[in-house]
Amino acid sequence: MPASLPIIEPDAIAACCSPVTGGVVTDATAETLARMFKALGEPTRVKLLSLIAAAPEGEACICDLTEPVGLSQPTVSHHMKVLVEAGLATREQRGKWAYYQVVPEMLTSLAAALGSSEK
Amino acid sequence: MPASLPIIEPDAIAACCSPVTGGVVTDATAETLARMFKALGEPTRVKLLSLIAAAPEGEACICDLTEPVGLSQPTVSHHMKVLVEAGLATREQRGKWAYYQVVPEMLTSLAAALGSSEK
DNA sequence: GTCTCATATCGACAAATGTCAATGGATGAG
DNA sequence: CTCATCCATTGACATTTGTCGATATGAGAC
Repeated sequence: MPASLPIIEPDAIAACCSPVTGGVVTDATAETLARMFKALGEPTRVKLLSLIAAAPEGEACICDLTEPVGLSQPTVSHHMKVLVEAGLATREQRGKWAYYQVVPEMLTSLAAALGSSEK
Repeated sequence: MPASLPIIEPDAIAACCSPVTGGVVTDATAETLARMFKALGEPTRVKLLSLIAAAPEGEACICDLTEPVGLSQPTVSHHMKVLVEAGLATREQRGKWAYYQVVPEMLTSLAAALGSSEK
C-alpha cells in the first residue's frame, strides 16, 4: 500500500457507524467497519488479542507473543501493526520493549454495530 | 480451496466461543471467529448485509442487490455465498429467485464474543 | 418440447495477504 | 565506546481474494 491508512480512533465508530442491521449503512461506514472486521479476520490476530487481554496488566510485548502463536517475530510484529492500525490495540514503547494493549471501547463499539438493532 | 469449509451453524458460537477478552481462546475458537470476521471484512459484504436487513420483509434477491453495490451479478452472488458459508446469511430458493436473509442470532453471538467481558 | 429470466459456476487475471530470512534502529548494559 | 536485546522494516515468495466475462444450471412461461 502506497500510504498506510490512518489509524482508526476509538470514538470513530460511535460517531460514524449506524448498526449494520438498522438501515442501510453508508459507504464510509461500511469501509470503516470492514477495516476493523478484516483485522479480526485472521485466527492469529484473534488469538493475539486474546493473549494480550489475558496477560497480566492487560499488556504484552512481542516477545511474550511469538511463542504462544508459534510464528516468527517479524510476523507477530506485522500482525500487531495491523491491529493497531485498525484501532483495536495500542502500542507503547517502554525501554527496549513495546507493550501492546487491547482497546475495549473499540470492541464494544464493534459489538454495538453488530447487535444493536434489537426490537 | 479443495473443499469448501462447512457452513457455520447459528448456535456454533454460543457453544464454542468464549469471549475474546475473557481468557485465551482456543485455536478452534479463534479459527471459527476469524472465519466470520473475515466474511465481514469486505465493505461490499457489510453493505450487502445492511441492504438485506433493511429490505422489505428483511429479504432480498441478487437482482435487488447488484445495482446498489454497483458490482456484477456473479460478484454479488460470490459475496453472498461467502456470507452464507460464514453463517451470517441464509439462502432460500423460491421460484426463479434466491432470497437471502441475515441471521441476527449470528450477529449477536459475534457481538457477545467481542464485548461480553464487562467488569 | 422451446424460450426467457435469475442465479451459480468456471476460468482468468490483478491485487492483497501471510509468512519468513535478512537487515536496520534504537535502547540499555558493560 | 562496544555489545547484546527487542523490535520494525525490507524483500521475496506462495496463497488467497475480489472482480469480471463467458458459460452452465434451473425454474417458470409458453
